[in-house]
Amino acid sequence: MSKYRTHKCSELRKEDVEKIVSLSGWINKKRDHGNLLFIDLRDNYGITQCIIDKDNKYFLEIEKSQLETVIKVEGKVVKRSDETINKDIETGEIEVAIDTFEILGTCKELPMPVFSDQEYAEEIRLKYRFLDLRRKKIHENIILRSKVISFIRNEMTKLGFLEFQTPILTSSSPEGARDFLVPSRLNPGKFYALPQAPQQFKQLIMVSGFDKYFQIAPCFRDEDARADRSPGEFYQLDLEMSFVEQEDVFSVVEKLMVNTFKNFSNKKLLYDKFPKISYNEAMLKYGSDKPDLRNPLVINDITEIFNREDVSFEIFKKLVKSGSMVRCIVTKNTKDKPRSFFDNIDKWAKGEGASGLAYFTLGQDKNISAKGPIGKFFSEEALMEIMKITKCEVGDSIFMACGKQSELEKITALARDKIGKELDLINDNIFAFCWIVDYPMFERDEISNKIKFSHNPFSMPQGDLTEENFEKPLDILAYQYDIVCNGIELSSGAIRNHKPDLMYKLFSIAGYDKSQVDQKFSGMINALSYGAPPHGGIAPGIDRIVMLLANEKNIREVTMFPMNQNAQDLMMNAPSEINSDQLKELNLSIKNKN
RNA sequence: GGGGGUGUAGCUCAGUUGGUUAGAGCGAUCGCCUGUCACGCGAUAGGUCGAGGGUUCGAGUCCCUUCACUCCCGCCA
Repeated sequence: MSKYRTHKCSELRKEDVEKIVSLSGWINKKRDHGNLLFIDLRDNYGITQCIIDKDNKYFLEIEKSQLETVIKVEGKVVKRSDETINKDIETGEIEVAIDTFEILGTCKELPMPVFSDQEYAEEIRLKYRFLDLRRKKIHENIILRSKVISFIRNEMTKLGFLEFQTPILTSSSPEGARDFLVPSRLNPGKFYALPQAPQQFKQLIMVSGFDKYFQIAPCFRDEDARADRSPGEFYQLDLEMSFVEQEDVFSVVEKLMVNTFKNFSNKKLLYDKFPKISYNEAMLKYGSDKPDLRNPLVINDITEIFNREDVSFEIFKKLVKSGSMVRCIVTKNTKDKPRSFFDNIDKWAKGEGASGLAYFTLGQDKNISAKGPIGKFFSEEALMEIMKITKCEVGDSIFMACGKQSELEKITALARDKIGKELDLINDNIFAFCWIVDYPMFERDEISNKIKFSHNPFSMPQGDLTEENFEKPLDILAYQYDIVCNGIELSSGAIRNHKPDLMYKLFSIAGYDKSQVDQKFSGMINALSYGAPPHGGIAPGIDRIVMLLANEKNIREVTMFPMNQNAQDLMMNAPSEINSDQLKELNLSIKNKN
């Protein structure tokens, strides 16, 4: 028998009445009636009410114990009278009448309460994370995370994937995010990089003939944080398969996602078979390559309307002549919305840096007409044409934005989200997954005007790649795909390019010559020259999956020991200065700031 | 790097138009209370109003600078 307990704090029931038991845990809450004291004793599993009165020799000691003191109690399980049963806790039909008591761990005055649903400043939560983690909601989130990871690991194993570890100290890669660097003592002046993802290693695993690999892989990127993006480190379900096409990867991941989300959430899946949306279509219809498909609103291009003679909305017409486009969002049956609704959206858009959102509502007396400040600029025929393009009807409203493609995509995507929320169109009780496919292989850097890889340089380009195609690199699509859920990008993946010649060709388009490729990707390119299987994979973000399942908006709520926005660990004081001996050993010197 | 929000007791917050000694709840300490489950009641302690500067007879409140936390943009193949 355990020295500390016969039962956990969630276990005792009325069937256990009369048993002599011992429990250990934290004092969650005390209710002191002077001569009678109730103690809610909490452990990882639950809460049990314990009771002691003044006749017990331990009464005074227990009465003056702080909340969160760790204690062991021994006593008899007692049935509660009907009117004192607490239905809110599992053990609410009984209580433990304390006989003996022992303090296992004392507790100073708390910097923050543990028993409370109140929100606290992030700073104090992170500094005292060990206290924060005792609190119900986040404690459960972290347990959920553990269960999700076990489940995924089990599913992957069942599907025949093998789990391997890959190096944490590796080499810096020229593409992608900023690296975290680690100085090498044995190689003065040289640095390891922490992996941004095990990208090259997982491909090497395929070249090594292991066929199906996965790993719950730590990834390190030195980029600024967001609510859904931890600074520094995060985890991916990294997976790779040999002798597969895009569809083979999709079917594995779809199965895994459907099983995981059905197992850990009561929310419905909007699609069991995830729709595939091309990158270009997503950018037009949703203004984004991570659309929230719970939102029924779509964006339409109505640029051509502003070339018509019978449209006299001169501001837009002028901009369209000089190369701008017009895109719009239709809201169904909003004719009775107050003027303030429309003006607020317009005002909001201006706050987002756009020139605003023009709008009108379609009305009909004898003829169809547009109501609103700019309605008079559109003829009935022009309105009919808009109705045809956008499939809108009388009673609907249309919000329009005008601008260059990229700024237009940005503002319409934000507007789609904003209007969807304003009109309460987003059902929070569903998960809407989709695949975004057919990403372009290359894009033009807006600042340098150079051609660069738009995503992963190791992706396989689509189609028959003749010389002619290489002359129009921006038209080349890749077997590159993302999986998106409720507007959150869960991962991206690709069928890889396993042909060295083609790889050199693609890198040359992005401005790397053969020797640069040989040098930067020596491990990879060399390996691909010794019989590489066609292969592909993907890497869904574990943190974001758990975030969706836990219904949290911030990734720190599903991360046990997160860093703050400035990539500092307030509990461990990382990063910290190091002493001169350490620097000397590493052949480093610190240049003084300013 | 840029923009927004927040910063008052250990914690969560209030604090009016610039005006007396800066308040409440929780927590802490002390006292009372034998059926609570956010137990109740009474008392006490606890404040560099994030920091620095300025305006003013007078600043928690107005202005400037700065710091911290956070959200967003850039960034994140």
